[in-house]
Amino acid sequence: MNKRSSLDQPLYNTVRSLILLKLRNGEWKPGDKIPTEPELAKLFSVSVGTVRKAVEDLVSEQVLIRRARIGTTVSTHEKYNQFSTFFNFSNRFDSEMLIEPKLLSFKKILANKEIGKSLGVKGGEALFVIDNLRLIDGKPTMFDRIWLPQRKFTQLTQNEFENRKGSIYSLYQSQFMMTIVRINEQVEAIQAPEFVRLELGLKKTDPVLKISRYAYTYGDEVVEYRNRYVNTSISLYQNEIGLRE
Amino acid sequence: MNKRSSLDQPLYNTVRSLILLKLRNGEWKPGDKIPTEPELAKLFSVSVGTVRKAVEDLVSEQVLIRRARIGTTVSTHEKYNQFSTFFNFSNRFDSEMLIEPKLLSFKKILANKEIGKSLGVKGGEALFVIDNLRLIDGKPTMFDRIWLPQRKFTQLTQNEFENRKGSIYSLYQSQFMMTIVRINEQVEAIQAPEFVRLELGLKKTDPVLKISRYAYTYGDEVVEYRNRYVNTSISLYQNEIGLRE
DNA sequence: GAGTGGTCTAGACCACTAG
DNA sequence: TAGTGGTCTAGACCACTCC
Repeated sequence: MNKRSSLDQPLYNTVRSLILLKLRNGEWKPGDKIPTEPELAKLFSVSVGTVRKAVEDLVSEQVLIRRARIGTTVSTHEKYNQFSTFFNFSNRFDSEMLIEPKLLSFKKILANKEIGKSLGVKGGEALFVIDNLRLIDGKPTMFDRIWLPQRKFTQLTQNEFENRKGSIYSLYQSQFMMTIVRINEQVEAIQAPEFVRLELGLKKTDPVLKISRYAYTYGDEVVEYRNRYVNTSISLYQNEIGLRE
Repeated sequence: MNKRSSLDQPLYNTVRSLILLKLRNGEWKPGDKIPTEPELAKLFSVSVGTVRKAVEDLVSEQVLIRRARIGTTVSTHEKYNQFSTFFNFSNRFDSEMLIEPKLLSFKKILANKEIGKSLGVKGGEALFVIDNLRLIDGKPTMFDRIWLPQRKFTQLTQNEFENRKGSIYSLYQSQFMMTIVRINEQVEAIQAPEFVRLELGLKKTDPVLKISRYAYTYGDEVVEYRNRYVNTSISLYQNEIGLRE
């Protein structure tokens, strides 16, 4: 392939899409080593430079991991990898935090109109609702209420959720082939609702951070919706934008 | 330059630093067109490909703007450019917002220990403290208290601040050669302090979002510290992380 | 028509890992 | 020692802008 016709998208975007397709299909699975760059170039009939551009983009999007002299692998949600990017909290002393999860409840419900809209499912469809508490350095700090479409997580059990190894997104990935690749959050300050107050040990007028998060897998498909309530006198939400020199 | 000695940093990082140096020195100013890629290649004695890599990095960091067939220019904080990246608020309907600033007070003070530490200056050094309100769609929504080291903003007057064209960062840039290239924020939920309550029209127990922001220029130098208080029943803080397909 | 950044190719050497 | 991604070069054509 020596040229491209005008009005086409760049060739490396096509290559990028082809790689994403293989990931979506499960042809290359999380943790797998994908073919080397010369192999990919041959496979897609483009030059190595073009493959490299496509892979670079996917690396910067944290879908792939490139390691010199070892190879390129598909990202997983296992501990210690870059998917902790999705957890941007720190304590007030910039020190390490001990985080312990505690499952509060695990139920099946039918979607009402509002939640259905958030998850892109019809009202009346079956959902899981999971209440999950996190203790930071021993103190109950973060309350998560998570909604999942049952259709995408068939056979998920309370036991499986509670006794997962690693993060929640790691569970989605290893058991349901659902890799979370993007999140979108809206942050606001509210007075803690009662069900949160009780768990976090707060008074009626105490403010909490409320984070409404949509989590997406490949193809911009919403997989999870969650409301997170945080006692920010213990743990702060961090954000950084711009140049790092 | 055909090879690089081992243990060196990559050549394109060197080129990137050389470009940043010219920006820091003011040799290329915000809004300027910088030399073309072949010219840069000649200037730094590297190949065009290496220059392109360095420029690509600076573009993704929003320091430079590349436009095909026109040239590469230095970012400015003017309206409508990408530095609105630093303003991640939306209203609750995802519609356009009308934002009007209103200066509340403009004072000179001496740094106490705490603020001094935040700004990297000694206690007792002269600072500006500026209280600035923002009305969104006519409603007072956002209260900013801004600290600036007077040393870096000599001759800044209330009149100049109040009658600036464009954003505050645009003022820093055009009048003081201070380009903000990175911000770091800590977000928490608190009960509005009285001076905020009065301006935002809130009750004593109403929660607000508090955002503590450090703003940096080239060389990782803190230029501004501000505390922002937001009534999130009007305007939400947005954040997005990960893959965009 | 000259010049620009956008895209793409082809091929080189490097440092290091794995076997 | 073979193979990998990391880096770097040289040069090509493209679509479009500006003069």
